[in-house]
Amino acid sequence: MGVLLQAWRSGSMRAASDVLDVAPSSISRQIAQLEREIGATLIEHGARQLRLTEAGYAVIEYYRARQTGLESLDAQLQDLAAARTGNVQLVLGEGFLGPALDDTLDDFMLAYPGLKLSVRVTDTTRMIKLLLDDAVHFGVGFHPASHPQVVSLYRAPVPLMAIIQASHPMAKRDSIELAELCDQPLALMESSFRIRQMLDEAAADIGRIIAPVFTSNSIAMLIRMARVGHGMTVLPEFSAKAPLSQGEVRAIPLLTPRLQSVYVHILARRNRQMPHHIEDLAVRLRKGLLPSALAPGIDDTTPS
Amino acid sequence: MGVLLQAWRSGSMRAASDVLDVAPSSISRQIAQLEREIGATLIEHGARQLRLTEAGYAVIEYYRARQTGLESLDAQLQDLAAARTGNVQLVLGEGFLGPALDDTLDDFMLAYPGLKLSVRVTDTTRMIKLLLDDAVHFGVGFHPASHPQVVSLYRAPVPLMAIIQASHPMAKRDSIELAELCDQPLALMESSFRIRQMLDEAAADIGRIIAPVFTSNSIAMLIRMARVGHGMTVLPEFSAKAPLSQGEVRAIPLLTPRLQSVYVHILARRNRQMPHHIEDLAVRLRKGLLPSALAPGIDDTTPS
DNA sequence: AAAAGCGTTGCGGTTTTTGCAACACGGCTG
DNA sequence: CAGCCGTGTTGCAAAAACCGCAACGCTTTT
Repeated sequence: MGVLLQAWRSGSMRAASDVLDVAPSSISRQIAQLEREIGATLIEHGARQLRLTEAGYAVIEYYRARQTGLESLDAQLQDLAAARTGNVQLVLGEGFLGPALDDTLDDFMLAYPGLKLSVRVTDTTRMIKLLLDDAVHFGVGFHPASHPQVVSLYRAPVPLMAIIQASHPMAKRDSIELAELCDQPLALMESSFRIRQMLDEAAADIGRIIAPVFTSNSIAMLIRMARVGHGMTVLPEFSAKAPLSQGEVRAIPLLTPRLQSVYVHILARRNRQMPHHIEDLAVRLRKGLLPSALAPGIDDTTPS
Repeated sequence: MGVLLQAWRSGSMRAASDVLDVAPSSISRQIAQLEREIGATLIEHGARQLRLTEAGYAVIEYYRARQTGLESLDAQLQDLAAARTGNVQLVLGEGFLGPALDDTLDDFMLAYPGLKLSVRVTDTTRMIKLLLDDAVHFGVGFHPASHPQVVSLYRAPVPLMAIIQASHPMAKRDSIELAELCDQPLALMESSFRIRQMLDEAAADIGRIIAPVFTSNSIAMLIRMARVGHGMTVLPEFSAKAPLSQGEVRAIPLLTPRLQSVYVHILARRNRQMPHHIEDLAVRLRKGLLPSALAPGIDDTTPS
């Protein structure tokens, strides 16, 4: 088709052969084959200057539209390669919402303008499902339930803390035992949250059960309960950063070793290779959210 | 690109190979080459079900648009083949305007709906130029000035008549000599018209000159002059059909042999092959306008 | 009447494409 | 954890498509 257009522009096949730097016979053949495929004559034979039939005009019109479409595709691909467009989908636990995340995402979106970012907040169970369905590029969550197809890109220890009202009798303590915790009124998340699951397991270890007086899937709600003294809650320190800095609540380490070696992971589907910009976002999140992260590496999350 | 789309639809390269009936290796190679040409990975390697990258989606989106465009082209070409669309351009001398032409064109346009028809009315000189420039498919005119590149598809003898007011003293005559004509007041067309040229030549043959009292490029105007008696004019009989049938004027044969053997031609550029529907129009015009036409054949118009 | 330009066609050599088979890798099942 | 099934990939040889060269027929031009 390109040769047809060039032949028409040049006025003759031979002139086109000069421009395209191919033999005239090749041009003649290509046009002849095109005519055979289409089943209609494209050029008016026997005219001193090459003339196109109506069908010929229709063909080159189609071809030119095709070319502009291709140029548009090229531009789109170039944008894609430069990550000036595209989609990044990530999912995280609510505990990670806060200034650190905001700053990281702000910087990222500034570095990659035109890139569409989608952030979803759910509990750990749903996070695994989203990762398995490839509905999301990666997720940030607590020590997730193991799954053979989900791997951890990075991990950082984030000890769980008891979050207590500042005026609470135990607020000045240096540490709290899990057993003591079970005796206190608690405000905890639902059991689809991995933190809650770990608390339940640890309590079962010492023959106790967790019976919170308040349950919610909103971390902000839990912190509020702790702040006004309706019950203590359990969270990583950074999840309650704002009220902590205002002195309204205090964070007391939980002595139980099992709850001290809790890790936060950046999770992805196994063997899924990311575009550069998405990997870059993972690195930024590690630096911003997990400053104490271990050296990057694929740590399988199938211990338990 | 087609294989990429099919692979995506089928979910795997092998399934696509089944559908397309080619070896899986071919599909793998084609996609790999496409990736090499584009410079970006199109499919996410290492996923149980074949997944496309953003670039991959962009490519198949382009391809599908390309396909719909091609379908539209095919439909257009099919219309063209059936002559349901297209252009027909013809040129004719003004003498041919009339009911016969109208009926012919009406039938033709009814037979080929959607076909665009362009009719141009000029004198013989311009008609030749239009034919040479390929600006028109064919023309209908009087015995044209010869040109090596213009040939006659059909021809029909149309004796020239003197058109005279019914009340004129000579109106009852059976014939008129050219010499008599020169003595009468005449209303004739400009000398760019072939009829006028032939009259001038015939007059020169007998040592006379034509000196019309009225000159115009409008045949209707000439007839009107004859009807009201300002002068007689010279035309083929059918050019004055309407006023003749109303009895306002009469047509008297001109005895001069040279003017009795005048032919009307359907003219086209030499070696120009027409689409079927255009040739059909030529045939229809022959039947409608030249009922006494000679058998079709390429008569060269280079006698003199 | 000759010369120049055009498109077309036969033929060889080269490049590209294809299918078959074997291979390497990941995912599922017992 | 091993084994099996399915996947995509790679060598290699055969087939097809393509290209350039040269010659031919045809039309237009001088």
